[in-house]
Amino acid sequence: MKLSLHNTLGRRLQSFEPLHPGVVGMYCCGPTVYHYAHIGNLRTYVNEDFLRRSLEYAGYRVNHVVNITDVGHLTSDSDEGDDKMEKGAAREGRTVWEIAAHYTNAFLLDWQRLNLLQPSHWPKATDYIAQQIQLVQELESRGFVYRTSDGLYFDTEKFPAYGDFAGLRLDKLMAGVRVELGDKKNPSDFALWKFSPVDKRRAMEWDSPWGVGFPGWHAECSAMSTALIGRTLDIHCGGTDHIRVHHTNEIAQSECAHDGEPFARFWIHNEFLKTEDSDKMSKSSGEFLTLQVLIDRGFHALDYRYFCATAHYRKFLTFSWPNLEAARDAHRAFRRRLKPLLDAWNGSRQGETDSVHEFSEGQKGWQAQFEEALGQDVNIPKALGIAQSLARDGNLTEAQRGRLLLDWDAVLGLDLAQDLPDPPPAIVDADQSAHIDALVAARTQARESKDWPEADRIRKLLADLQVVVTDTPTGPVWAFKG
RNA sequence: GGUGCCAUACCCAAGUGGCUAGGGAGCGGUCUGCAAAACCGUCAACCCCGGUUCGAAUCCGGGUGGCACCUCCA
Repeated sequence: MKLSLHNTLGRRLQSFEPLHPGVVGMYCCGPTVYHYAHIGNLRTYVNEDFLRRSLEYAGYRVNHVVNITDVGHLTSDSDEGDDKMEKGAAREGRTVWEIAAHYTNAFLLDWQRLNLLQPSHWPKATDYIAQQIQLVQELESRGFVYRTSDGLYFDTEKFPAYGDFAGLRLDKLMAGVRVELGDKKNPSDFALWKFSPVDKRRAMEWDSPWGVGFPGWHAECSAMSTALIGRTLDIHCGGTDHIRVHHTNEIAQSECAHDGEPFARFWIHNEFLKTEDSDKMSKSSGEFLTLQVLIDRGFHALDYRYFCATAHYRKFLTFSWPNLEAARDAHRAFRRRLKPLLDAWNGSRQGETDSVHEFSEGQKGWQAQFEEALGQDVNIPKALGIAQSLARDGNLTEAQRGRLLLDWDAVLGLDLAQDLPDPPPAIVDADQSAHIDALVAARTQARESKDWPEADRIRKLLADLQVVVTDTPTGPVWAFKG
C-alpha cells in the first residue's frame, strides 16, 4: 500500500517512507492538563488516530508518543500573564499537582471513549526536566543561548533558517506588535529556562545549573521526542496553530542542539473545528464543549468520531448540533446496515481458515479503492464513502462485504464488531413513567383486539407527550422524541 | 502591517482537466394494520468576472466574501 502525506515542510504531497524500514517514529503534541479538553482539541487526536491506524494498516509498526504537558507556562514571553496550571489550581482550590492528575485522567477517559489507540508512550513534561535541562546545556555549549534578568533565551539570529519552516519574514513579522520585547534581543527569541521570581515561590519549580526555575514553553517536546524516538522523527503532528511559534521553535532548538540533524521529516498539521459563527473553538474565549456534554445530550462518543471522519483533516469542520445529529443518524444507520453483513461473515467462516476465503475480483476492486483513499493523504471521508457504497453493493455476498468492512474498521476505528450500547434512559419521574406505561399497555390491548382506530388514537396521545412508540418483535418500546 | 487557507446542491462533505463521490434531510415506492427500521428509486451544485483549452468545479488572472496564524491555544 502506497502512502502519500501532505508535508508542511515544503507544503506538498510527498510519498512517505520511514527512516528505518518498517518502523515509524511519530510524535504528537498533547494537551496541557489545566482544564478539560474540548471537542475541537479532540478532533486533532481523532485525526491523528486515523493516521496512526492507516500507517499500521499499511504494515508499519508505529512508535507513537503523545506528551502530557503538566507544567504551567506563562501566557506571554515576559513575566506578565498567568500560569495556566496555577490559575486552574486557584480556580478550583486545589494544588497544581491535583489539577494535573484530575485533567490527565479526564483526558485519558475521553481518549478511551473515542476508541483511540494507546500511544507507545505518554510522557509527562515534569518527568523529563533533566532532559530539558540537558537540551539547554547543549544549546548553551554551542553558543545559541543568552541570559537576561528573567531567564535563558534562544538567540534566533544565530539560526539563519529560523523562519523557513513557517515562511516567516522576520522583518515584517512584528508589525502588529503584540509581543513584548522585554530584555530579549530579537522579538522572535524564545525562553529556554525561566527563573522563579525572587519574591515568591512557584508551585512548580526545579533546580538547574542556572538557578531555580522552570523550563521554557517549547523545550519539552524537543527533549521528550529525542528521548523516546530519536533525534530525527518520521512524523510530527499538531494543530495548524502551532506552525508559527511552537513548531518553528522546536525545530530551531532541536536542530541547533543536534548540529543540524533534521528534527522531523514529515510535519502533519490538523485544521480546526469551527463553530457555526465561524470561530475556532478555543478555551481562552470562555465557553467550550466537552465530549461529556455530547454524551449528556444522548450522543455516543463514537458518533463524534464518525462526525470527525466526515471531513478531511486539513479542512475546517463546522460543528453544530444539527450537523452532529446528521452524523449520528448516518453512523447509526451504517451500523444497522452492517449488522447482517458482519453476521454473515462470522457465520461463513465458522471452523474454516481465512485462507479458504480468497478475495474475489469484486472484493479486490473495493479493497484497492479503499487503500487508494488512505494513501491519498489519509482521505478518511473518501474511505468512509467507499465503505458506505460497498455496504450496498449487491454484486457481492453479505459475507464478502462483511469481511471487508470488518477489516476496514481497523482504520475507521468505529468498533463495528460490537453493538453500540443503548443510550442512557431519559430521566422521567415515576408518575409520568407509570402514566406512559399505562397508555402503551392500553394501546397494546387495542392492537390485540384489532381496534386500529383506538390504537392510533392512543399513539397520538403519546405523541402529544413527546413519546414515540416503536413496535418490535418483542413488544412495543417507547422513548422520548429527539 | 505580514503570511497562509477556504468558497461545491436544503445541510455536512469528497473530488485538482473529460468518467454517478458519499452521507443526512426531503420526495416517491416496497414492506409492515398504522408507524418505526430496512430496502429500492429520485432530486439538485460547483461565489462572481475574464482567460487558457476541443473540453474547466478542477489550471491562470482579477474581484467579492469568510477564516486562521503572527500572544497560551488542537
